Amino acid sequence: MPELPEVETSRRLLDPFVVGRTVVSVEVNRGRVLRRQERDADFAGRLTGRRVRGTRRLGKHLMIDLDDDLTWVIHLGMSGRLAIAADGAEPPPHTHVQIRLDDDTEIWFTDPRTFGYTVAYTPEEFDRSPTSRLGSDALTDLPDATRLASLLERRTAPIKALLLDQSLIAGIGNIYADEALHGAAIDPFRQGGTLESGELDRLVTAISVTLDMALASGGTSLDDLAYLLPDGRTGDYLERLQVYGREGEPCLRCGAPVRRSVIRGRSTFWCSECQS
DNA sequence: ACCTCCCTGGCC
DNA sequence: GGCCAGGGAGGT
Repeated sequence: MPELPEVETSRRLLDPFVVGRTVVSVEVNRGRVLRRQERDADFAGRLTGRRVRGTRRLGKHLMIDLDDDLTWVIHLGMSGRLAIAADGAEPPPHTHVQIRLDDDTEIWFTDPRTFGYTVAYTPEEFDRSPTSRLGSDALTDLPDATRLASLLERRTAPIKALLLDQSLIAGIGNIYADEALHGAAIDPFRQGGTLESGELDRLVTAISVTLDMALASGGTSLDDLAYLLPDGRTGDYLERLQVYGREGEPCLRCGAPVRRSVIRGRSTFWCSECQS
């Protein structure tokens, strides 16, 4: 599932293909992916003829800045993928949007489970969009231990659930939340507001190290290969995962079997021996 | 601050 | 043939 490292990897690969280029055509095969678009706003019309000024990312939201202060946002959801079309190739199943640029590059947005979406915002629309309500970016603006302490103050929810709250810190998803908590040796069920300063230090460091390493690996392509880089390569962080998806296997730090629990409806993999 | 729901491929 | 995963918006 595309989390921050996967979205950032996709952004970096796409950036040189799109910056400075002008959109010449937009084909939408499935309207559901435009459900965030306000009524009467013409997604294809807003993109067509507009030049790409640059790309940005906040949390898991990819933002493409267009002429006339329009912001084209792409969220990959659970199973979304961006791809640069190879010459003459047919798009894979569930390709919902096809964008052609003025040098004939074609970008595909593919998403079997359709939790992802794309939308073109005016500045006013952007200001009331979900993208504008995100917390600080986990990669480029990760809170230090002091700031994290104030974010978690008096919070009674499990720390795992709070790490997934995109309005606190943006970009951490289910895989990297588990990996960071394991790296910091913190029990995922601990109430957020009870973390002590040494634990907060370890957590901030673990989030940072986990995301940096995942990014350096090009993200995590799970066995289902739902996530691939835009050029078709796999992200290789799977082989470095410490706990995610390893229920019953030995903890790589202490040897105890990795456990699976459910927190807020999400699978949580952790070691009850060394995360306590 | 919590629960429900959206959607589909893959697995039992 | 039925169930499950899972990000996050929206409702209560």
